Amino acid sequence: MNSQSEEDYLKALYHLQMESIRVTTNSIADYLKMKPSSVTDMLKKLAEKNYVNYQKYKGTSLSKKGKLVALQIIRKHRLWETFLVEKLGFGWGQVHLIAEQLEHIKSEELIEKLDAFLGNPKYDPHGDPIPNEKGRIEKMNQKLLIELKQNQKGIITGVKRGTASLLSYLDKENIKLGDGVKVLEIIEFDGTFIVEINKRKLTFSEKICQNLLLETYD
Amino acid sequence: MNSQSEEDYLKALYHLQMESIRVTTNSIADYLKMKPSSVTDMLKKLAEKNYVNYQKYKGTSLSKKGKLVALQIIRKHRLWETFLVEKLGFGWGQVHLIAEQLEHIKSEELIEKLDAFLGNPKYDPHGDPIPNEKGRIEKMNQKLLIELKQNQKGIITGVKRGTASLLSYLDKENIKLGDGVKVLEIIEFDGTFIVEINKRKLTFSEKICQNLLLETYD
DNA sequence: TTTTAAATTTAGACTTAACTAAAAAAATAT
DNA sequence: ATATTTTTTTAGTTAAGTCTAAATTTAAAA
Repeated sequence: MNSQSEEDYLKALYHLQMESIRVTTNSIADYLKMKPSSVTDMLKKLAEKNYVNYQKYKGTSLSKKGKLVALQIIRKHRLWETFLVEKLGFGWGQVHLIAEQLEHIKSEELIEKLDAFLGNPKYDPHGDPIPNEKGRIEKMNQKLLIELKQNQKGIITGVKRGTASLLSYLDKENIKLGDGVKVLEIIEFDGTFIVEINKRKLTFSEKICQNLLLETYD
Repeated sequence: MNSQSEEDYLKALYHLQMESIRVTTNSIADYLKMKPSSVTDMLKKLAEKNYVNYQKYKGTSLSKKGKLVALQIIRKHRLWETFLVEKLGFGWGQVHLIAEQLEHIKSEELIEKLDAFLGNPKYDPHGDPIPNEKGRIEKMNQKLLIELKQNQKGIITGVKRGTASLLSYLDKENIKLGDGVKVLEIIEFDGTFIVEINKRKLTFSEKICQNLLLETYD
């Protein structure tokens, strides 16, 4: 069983590896708001447990084993975020800190049941993919609505970061994650989109289209 | 902000105070499976924070402030248990350990939204009352179905401890916590109850009636 | 290439919350 | 009332995870 702190480090490593394969001690310290010396200590411990490949002064990378643990925490984080937004009605911006706590709850069964309860979502409210039990991430074809052409279709997966108000607008319009969208027409003059969602015809401003994330199938 | 450990002690104190007002160091140690010396240390710390009235060798009691914190943790515990059983479909016996973790999640808003999502339940799946935000417990009139007479009514609040299979039976019959029950007839010969639930007429064996908890209004 | 600066690690200290062993106080029994 | 047992506290230790300050290694600049 891993401590909360160990899990935080593994998750940080995973996110930082998106940028570059070898992660520096300082970047981890920045990310977690800790001192580099503390990071060194923990990296040694994680190396001992074979979660990371750590070489003095040379940076660190996740091992296969460590990556799996990281992905399982990310899975939990994103499922809980989905729960908070979809079921409890939280706004986008409010959920991160709470999910940061919930992701450390230990129970495989809990997370599988939560997953089922949420309808096995593939993306969280930010449009980030949710890894499966085995840590596999289905890579998606994610686009902004504005990138679509007439007659193309997509499924709403989220909104761009920092646009909580768009989420509440969608909520007010009774539009949910997972709803299908079809572009009926694009008004050249002002970039407005006429779309169909749930058999309703709606008009979206250019600004909305720039912030609405869709999964597409082209 | 209180640590997980502090919260565990306050909760233990609360439960032990049901038995006797002054709680001994050893009883807390037993309850939490810790050594008495560790308990003494923590009691001093909690006394320092004015959560308990602690006097060397004389036992401990919760202060008003400490009791409020304890009740808020119990509120969280019971709301999460309700969630796990009602929404995720966990069996009665499985939820305690998970709720023990979830009760330490820090977010007032989370718990208020969870409460609303669950329909502001008054009792958890074991029939224990859920304190409100201010720590108030509505004392209930709880009875076993077998104690009711013909034509009396009640609301299902839970089942007796150790009867997980009854819960799954109720589940199968599509009977939920909060459903109303009216005793139509009691068969003298074998103690069977004929009851009405959700406009359906059902027959309950004596054994079921001995384990089904109801809130009554007499 | 040598010097300087930045990044990283080491060494030692602190805090929290546990522990063991021994001392002190309270309760019980003779 | 004294001796014995039980309960509780004190004192000192440990482990995890953080920190600061100093030393070391690597990278960058002159």
